[in-house]
Amino acid sequence: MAKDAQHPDLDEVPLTTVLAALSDPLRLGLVRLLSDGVERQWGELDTPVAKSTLSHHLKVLRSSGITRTREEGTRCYVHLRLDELERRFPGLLGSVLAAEGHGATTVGVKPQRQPA
Amino acid sequence: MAKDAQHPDLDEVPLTTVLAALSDPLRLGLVRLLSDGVERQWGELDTPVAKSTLSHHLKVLRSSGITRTREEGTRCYVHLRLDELERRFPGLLGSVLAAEGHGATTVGVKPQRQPA
DNA sequence: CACCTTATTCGATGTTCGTAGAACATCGAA
DNA sequence: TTCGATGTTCTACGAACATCGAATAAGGTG
Repeated sequence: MAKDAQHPDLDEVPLTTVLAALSDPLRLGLVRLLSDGVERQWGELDTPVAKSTLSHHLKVLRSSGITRTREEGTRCYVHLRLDELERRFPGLLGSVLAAEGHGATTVGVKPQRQPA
Repeated sequence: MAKDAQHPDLDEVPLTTVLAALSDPLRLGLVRLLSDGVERQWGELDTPVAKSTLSHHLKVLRSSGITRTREEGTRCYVHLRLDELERRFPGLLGSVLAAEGHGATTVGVKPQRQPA
C-alpha cells in the first residue's frame, strides 16, 4: 500500500461503508480470520483469489476503517482495528462474527517462511 | 410484490446477504424507520426516489429476509422481522441502529389518506 | 549490481447495482 | 365498466465493483 496508506478516522466512516465492506464473502472471511486480533502478513492469507484481487480487497477493508496496515520492509501486516471499531460501532463486530451460516469465504493461514 | 412474495427462511439467509441489504443508504433508512416495529404502508414511505426504485429496494429487503410484506387489497404493508432477525443474528440490528453517523437516507412518513 | 520476493497499480473485461420511465396488473369506488 | 390509486415488471443505462494478468516499484539478499 505504502504511499496512500490512508487509514480513515473511524468517526468519519459511515455505517453503510462498513456494512458494504463486510458484505463481501472474501472480506468477511478475512475479518473472521483476523478477529483473533493477531497481526498477519499478506502472504499468510490463504485465499482463492489472485494476488492483485487480494490487494484490492485489503484496500477496501483499510479504506473503510476496518483494518490497519503496517509495512515493514517489503512485508505488510494487517490487523483489525478491534478497539476502535468497538467504540464506534458497539457490538457490531461481535454480532457479525457470532453469526453462523455467514456466507463468508473461508480464509486459511498459509505456513509462512519464517524470516528467521 | 404479489405473486412471488418470497419471504426466505432466515436460517437460509447468509449474513453477507443481510449486510449487503443494509449497506445501501436508502434501505438502511427504511430499516431505521421501521425499527419501531410499526407496520407501514408503501405510500407512507417518504423517500427521494421513484416509485419503481422504492419497489426495488423493498424487494431487496424482503428477499434478504429483513422485512415482511403483507398485502391487503391493492395496498401493501411492510414491517421488520424483528424477532426473527434477533434470533438469527443476535444483536446485529441493535448495533446497526445504534450507530450514529450512519450514512442512511432519512426516510420520513407521509401523512397518508386514511382509508376512513 | 543482479535477482528474488512482496505488494501495488494499471488496463481490460464482465458483472452487479441503483436508478428511472413506461407499460402492465389489481383492486376498490363511482 | 370506467377511473384512480397502488405496486410490479420490463427495459435501459451509467456507475461501481470483482477479477485477472502484466507491468511496476521497493526491499532484501547474494
